[in-house]
Amino acid sequence: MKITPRSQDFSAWYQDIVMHGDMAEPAEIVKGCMVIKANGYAVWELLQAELDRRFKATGHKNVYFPLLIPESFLRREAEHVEGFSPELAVVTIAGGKKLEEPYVVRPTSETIIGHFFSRWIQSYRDLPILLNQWANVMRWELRTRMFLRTSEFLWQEGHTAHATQEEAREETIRMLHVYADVAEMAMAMPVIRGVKSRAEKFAGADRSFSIEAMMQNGMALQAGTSHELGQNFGKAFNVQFQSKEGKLEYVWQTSWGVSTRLIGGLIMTHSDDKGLVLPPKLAPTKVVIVPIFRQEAEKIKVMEEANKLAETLNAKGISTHLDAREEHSPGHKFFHWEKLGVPVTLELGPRDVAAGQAVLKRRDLGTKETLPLGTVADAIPPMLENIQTDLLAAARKRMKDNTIVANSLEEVTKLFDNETGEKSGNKFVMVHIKDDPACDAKIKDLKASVRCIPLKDEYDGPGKCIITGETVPQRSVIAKAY
RNA sequence: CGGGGAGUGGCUCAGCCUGGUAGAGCACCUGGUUCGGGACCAGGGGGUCGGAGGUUCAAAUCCUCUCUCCCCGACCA
Repeated sequence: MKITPRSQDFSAWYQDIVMHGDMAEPAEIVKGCMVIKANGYAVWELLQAELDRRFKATGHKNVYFPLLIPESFLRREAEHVEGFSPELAVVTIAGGKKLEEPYVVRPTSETIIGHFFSRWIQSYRDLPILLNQWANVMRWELRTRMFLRTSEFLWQEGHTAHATQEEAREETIRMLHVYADVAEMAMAMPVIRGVKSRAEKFAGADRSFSIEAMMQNGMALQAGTSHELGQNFGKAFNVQFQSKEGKLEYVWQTSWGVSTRLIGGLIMTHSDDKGLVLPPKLAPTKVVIVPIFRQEAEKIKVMEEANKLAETLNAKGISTHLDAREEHSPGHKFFHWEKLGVPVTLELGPRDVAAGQAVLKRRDLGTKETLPLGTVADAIPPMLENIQTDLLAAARKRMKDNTIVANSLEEVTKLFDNETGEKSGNKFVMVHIKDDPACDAKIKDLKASVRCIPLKDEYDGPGKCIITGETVPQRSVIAKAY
């Protein structure tokens, strides 16, 4: 199966990489929902492990809440229900009978968790509560896209309750940084950390933060969000506690989540026209050994060395697969593993065994290196390290090269002109713009959006809003987004 | 919901304009030769052509209706 070149049609390229081919590829889609296949799910599991480790390290506990939420719960928070009702899937019949009160399939769990928080929290001594849930959620979107927006998706949602606003704010930012760390260190996907504009924030939050990544076509991907919920859900669900001073107060809450969308981001950040490219830290198989032989005598020698290598590498904790299939030629195997994004391929043939060497090939650069057999096991870990850091560096460079500054609406309009659309270079555009839904709307007219106001201003500080002319403290990122 | 496109073997698609016994490549099964970048030869299995109705001696092909999926927008993570 040939993969459409990125330069020709980015959507088709992405889809080819995600869904076509054999059983081992990431996923396919049916009725807006996804079947995540073995290779894709293995990546998700590694990603989960990276995240989960950090959640535990920051004191969070994993829990599980019900899939079905009484519809009335959603209505308790006005802004929340308004934000989510268009995309709810509702259960009205169960056990063959029409239900007194319908259930919604959770689009997110703030409400049901709010309900339980109110039962669990009485005293300041019960706080903070730091929970995380790994679950599936459902949002009936009008248009779905593999991994990026499916009706059902897998995610992780953190929910915390605190005694003070300050503490809740710290938590929100802490988790944003955890996401950024996973994105950059594990996924090798650089992100911009920032505050969402009021127009773009989560329905029911006081403030939302996000990490924004840039895909290879220059479009933005919101890769994770962390919300400062204030006392909105506390009030809606009557989550009160008695403070040290004996006063009854509402809790301050946060929620934060990342989803299988990250896998879409991973694919669109690194992959090339030959297929998937996985950063070593998220590659289920880090090394594939492709043995080459003709006669039985060669086979015995080659396989002996190949097995030894595989054992040594696996013993070192480097997940290595020896592709011993005899029904396929070596060439076929090279293409196969290249398509699946395995970081390092190790070729081992009679010539190599005779010379006491092996050929290592990097998936990202395509470079080959011949090494003495005895040094291979030691050479691979640094090679994987290099691939990881090179991927991040390349992605960083791409983001930098495609981020520009603009100072007027005319300039911005030109930049997001349809003519130059998805296929030929979208950019992150840094502009001064007031955090006002009316200003956001002007950008929306250009089929772009305000992605975030970066936490770190790497530009020129205050300036005049390109819409209203009022002075705003710093530039925001605007871009076309998935 | 608006605009485009497509439904034919497991996958990708040709055939339709101009009606006449359903095809190719890949995948699969058997045997043999191969194997340093997608091997080859020979044989074989598998499809009521999305559905319904109509025209016709005859429909994958023409007509009407209908369903579904994909892409581009609006909504959104």
